[in-house]
Amino acid sequence: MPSTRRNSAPTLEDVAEIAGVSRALVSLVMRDSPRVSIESRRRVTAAAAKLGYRPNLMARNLASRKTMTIGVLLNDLHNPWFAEVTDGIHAAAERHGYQLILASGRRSARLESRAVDTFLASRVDGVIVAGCRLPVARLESVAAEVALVSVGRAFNKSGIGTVTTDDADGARMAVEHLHELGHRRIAHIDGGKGAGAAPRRAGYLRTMRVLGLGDTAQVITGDFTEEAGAHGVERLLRGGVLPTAIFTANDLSAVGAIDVIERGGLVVPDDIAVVGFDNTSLAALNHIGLTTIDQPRREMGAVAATMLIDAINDRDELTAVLMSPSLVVRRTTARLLPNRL
Amino acid sequence: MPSTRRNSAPTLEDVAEIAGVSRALVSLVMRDSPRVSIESRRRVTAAAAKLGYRPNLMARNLASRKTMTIGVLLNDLHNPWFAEVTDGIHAAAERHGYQLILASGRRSARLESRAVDTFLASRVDGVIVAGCRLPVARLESVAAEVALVSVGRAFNKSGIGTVTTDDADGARMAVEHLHELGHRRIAHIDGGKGAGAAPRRAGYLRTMRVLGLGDTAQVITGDFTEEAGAHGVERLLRGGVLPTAIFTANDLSAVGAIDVIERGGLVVPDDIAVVGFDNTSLAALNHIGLTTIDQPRREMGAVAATMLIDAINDRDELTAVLMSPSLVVRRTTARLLPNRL
DNA sequence: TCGTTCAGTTAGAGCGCTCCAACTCTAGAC
DNA sequence: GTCTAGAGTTGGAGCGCTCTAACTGAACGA
Repeated sequence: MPSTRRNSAPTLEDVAEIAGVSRALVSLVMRDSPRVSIESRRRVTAAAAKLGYRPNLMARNLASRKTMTIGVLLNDLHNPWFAEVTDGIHAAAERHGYQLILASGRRSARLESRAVDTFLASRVDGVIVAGCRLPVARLESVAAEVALVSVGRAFNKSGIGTVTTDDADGARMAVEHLHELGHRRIAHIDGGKGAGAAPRRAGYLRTMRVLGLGDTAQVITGDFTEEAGAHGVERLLRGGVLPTAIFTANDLSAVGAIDVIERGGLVVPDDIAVVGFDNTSLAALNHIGLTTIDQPRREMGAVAATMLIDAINDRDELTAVLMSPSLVVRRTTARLLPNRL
Repeated sequence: MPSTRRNSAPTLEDVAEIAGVSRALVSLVMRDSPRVSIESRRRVTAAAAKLGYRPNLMARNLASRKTMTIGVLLNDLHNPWFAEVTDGIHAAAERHGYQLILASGRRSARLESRAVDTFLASRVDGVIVAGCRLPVARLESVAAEVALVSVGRAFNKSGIGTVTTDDADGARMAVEHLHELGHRRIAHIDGGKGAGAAPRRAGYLRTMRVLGLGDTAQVITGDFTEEAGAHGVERLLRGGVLPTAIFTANDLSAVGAIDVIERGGLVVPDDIAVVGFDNTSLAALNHIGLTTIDQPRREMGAVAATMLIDAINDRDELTAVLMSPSLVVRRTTARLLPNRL
């Protein structure tokens, strides 16, 4: 037999016997109840330490009918955006004594659905889904069983809490920034059907119109990937008159766009300026130095967790929270050179 | 009352009553037992569907004394390396019917310790720690309770499974690659005390010696961050004679190094070639195009999970597995120009 | 006819904990 | 001396499930 692991952990009963008290008392000590005498507490603690006792969470949760845990479903572990949102969730949950169990949907709605099933089967007290791809109907049925908050994707269904960035306003900031730098021909490589893509595109189009640039607005279809950014620029290069600036749906696409621009012998930002979206760690790399729209990701996570916990404890309703984006200027945007007017 | 959620989920008993059978039979149906008649199965399934019944995992695990879940402790969600290892773990675990619960240590040994406590309290069947910072003694005590495999950090303690890349050999590949391109003055910006840093540094030094370059070997202390790469190059630039190539402890440091090299008016790879380590998605970005040493991260995760599951089922012992790295040549290395000999 | 077999089903005893009501003391009030 | 209050402790029921052993009844062979 390869294993030398013990096959049965000590239980409350074992501790009670050694300490010479009842099971109930041990349970009280384990839960830090104030109404236990110093002496009893000492003896129980000593017995527990001696045995290496550790309360069985499943038994505890089963008996107490609550788990004090939140299930967090992350759509894609590979995207730093999720790590940052999770940091915020973690911090808020910890403050309220809640634990987290994470699951990765690995970009697949099917896997996301399975992960949510596991959460429900584990009777988590609440669920947070980040960048989730599940159909609204499914989420509604989940929300019927457990408190649910979505981060990064909005629903105008009641019963589902929502924390998103004002994507349209972020797009406005990007376009206005470029406009102030003198740019007039500003193209947008969008995020297709991805979460948040629609309002970013709409914000771009609206702002272009407001600035009187409606007729030079140009949307290239993308999908939030590096390749999408690259292909988008290739298409622009093949097309007629080049834009002097490009606003992409996210940072990753911006990096792909910059790459193709530079390979085409053009210079960023002098020939073409580029603005991304998200302000992921990628954008902050000095080597890239991307001007982008920041989302308060940590804060979004914290707000989502706090709202969820309040709802779990019936202190508050689940609502829709809209966070404010902000412009982060780095080195991929600059004033339009006079000769390019 | 803000909540409209039902406060008590249906149980086995409810289903049994509606279906007109015993609790035990419902249990058998839920676990897909073959010895249930078609008719009973139909009735139970219908009753369960009608009630929206979902087995309570805690009760199930408590009664069956196993959880079929593996706790996965990730040191840092922000590093894509962990996402890729997790993909491999996920795939293997799924194949064997195991579920995963993830936890993030957020680069802190204290939080890692807490996460492991939660795993143990949840009575997971096994634990995988990736890039873990916990002291050996702690891990040994964990291993005494539950099957444990470490990915990315080696232990020569028995009782702990280990899956690592041959870091020293990877370093050798990096140095030999540069050597073949004509480079002789090759510096190394290391990873300090981080996991894997020591063997990479040793491999670098050894290979330099073997190639007869022992006296030009130069190690700059770093810590696996972008800044470390940047500062390392700054120090080199201030120092005497510049190396023609730099081998960094990981990709992130390489990016920091490249940035400072280029700001100094030098060209990569013509003036200074750069080789990273890990082959994270960062290295693969076209805009960066980093030559690096690949670790088979997905496979490492899969191997770790498979080994763990075999150990859980007493089919096999936990062992130490060493994976082979490989060289990935991109655009940050090139043949040394004649004028730089 | 009477076992025997076997597929299908079931009762009941836990799993390790929490929760509740009830119990035992001791100390203080009268 | 009796009563009350409250601190500290306890037994027992029960959370929702699995598991074991035993049961039922139809089918079969002798």
